[in-house]
Amino acid sequence: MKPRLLIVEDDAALSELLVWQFQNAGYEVEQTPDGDEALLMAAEHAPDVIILDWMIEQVPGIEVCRRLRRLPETAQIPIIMLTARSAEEDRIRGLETGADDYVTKPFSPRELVARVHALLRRSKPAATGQVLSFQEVHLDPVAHRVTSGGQPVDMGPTEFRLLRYFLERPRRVLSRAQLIDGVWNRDAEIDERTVDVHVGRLRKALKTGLAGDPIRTVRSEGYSLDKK
Amino acid sequence: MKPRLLIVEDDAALSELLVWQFQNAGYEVEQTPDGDEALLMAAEHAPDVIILDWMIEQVPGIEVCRRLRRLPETAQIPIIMLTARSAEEDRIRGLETGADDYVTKPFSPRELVARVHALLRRSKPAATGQVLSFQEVHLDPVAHRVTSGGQPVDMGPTEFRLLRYFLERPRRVLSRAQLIDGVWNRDAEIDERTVDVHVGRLRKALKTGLAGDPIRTVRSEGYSLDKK
DNA sequence: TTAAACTGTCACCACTTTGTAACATTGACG
DNA sequence: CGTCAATGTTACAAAGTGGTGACAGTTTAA
Repeated sequence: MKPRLLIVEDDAALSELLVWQFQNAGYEVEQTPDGDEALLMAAEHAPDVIILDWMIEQVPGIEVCRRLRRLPETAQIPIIMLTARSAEEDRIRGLETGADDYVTKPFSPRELVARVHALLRRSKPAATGQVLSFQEVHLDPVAHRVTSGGQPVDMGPTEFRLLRYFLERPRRVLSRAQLIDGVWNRDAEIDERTVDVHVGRLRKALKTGLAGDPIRTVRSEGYSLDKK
Repeated sequence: MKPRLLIVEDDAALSELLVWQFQNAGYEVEQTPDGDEALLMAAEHAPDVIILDWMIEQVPGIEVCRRLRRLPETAQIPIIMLTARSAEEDRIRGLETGADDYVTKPFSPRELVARVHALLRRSKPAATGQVLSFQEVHLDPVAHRVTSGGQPVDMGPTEFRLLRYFLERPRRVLSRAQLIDGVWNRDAEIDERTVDVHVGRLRKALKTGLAGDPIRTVRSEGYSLDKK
């Protein structure tokens, strides 16, 4: 999904240039020259980053920044301030007010894109850790979630551990003994046939929104996570 | 708790100035002139922000940056690059490599402090008194207030700390042991089931003016602040 | 000092998950 | 085709797990 950007800038020429630049860079861009409207748009559409001119019609940009920070809906959105002023005092004031970055005119559009990019990288993916995937099956160990073909999937704890074990060793045939060893507690005394039942349950769970069966039975050997 | 900072800079005079500045600003500061040592220190002590000179002895700072990004322990730590070069190409390269911000020498120490502060606000909101939010739930650590779906909400001190802990780690499954560790005093010997009771109380408190339950129970694992 | 609020446990209940067994189906092989 | 071992499937009792109200001891606020 494209990251969304809100540009608040009353210099029409500059605004247009920026819109063009960022659309080219793969962003979905909204823009307005008006501070109050910017507040509404930000609260409504929750952009991923806001680019805000220091001085726009009537309202100083810094005041817009302050208000954005006060609203819970917009308080988390990263803001880049844009300004002709380069006085140190102003820069510090901008940052302290809640701007995340501060770029002085004239600036290179490409650098601005790079800064937005850096900001986005920081604020977005904190949500989840690294995800284990195999084809259409994804398992997030941190959030403890599984999706199969895009659909969220429910399963018991044992099936979850089993799937994780498979995902960590895709395309390998795993014997029932190996699976018991890796998925159950060290000292669990489990009938090998029990593995069959849990594999069955895992299959049923993954079936949701998935064409084929991602688990292959290898007769008299075990199972493996594998395509057909 | 003081935010922790790691300064990697081989100009001794500048380094000392920075250390002094940041200690004055309430940071706990470590410093080293050496790139390899920086990697070790970062992995060991997990600072909240790293300030990194572009060119330090032997290893280019940008290479240190790249390596920091590769290590899972340090990949998430915000980095500010410090440089004498102001060529646009370099700035962009620095940002693309994984730096979060880029400051050109000569710079004002106060501005650098402000930039660090801005980064911190994003990565460690509680340290700067930012309002913590998740969906319709907002917690103001300074005013000690919580709103849920716009409604002000009452809760006990333990539930408040619990919610703050959740809000700082949204979408992660937190075990009862982790929660006890983070929400109660270090040496508290608390029955794990007690967590359930407090989660229950927190849920009841948040229910006010909220559609669904923002806390997800993950059977046999713990809880997480999450949708659905 | 007294009343109200908060805390940590417990017991009980509802519900889920688990391992096994019993039965059904499949596939390799003569 | 028939046989038999391996695997799939279903049912179920037992164990596990979490939600919740009650409660006694403690802390906090008035």
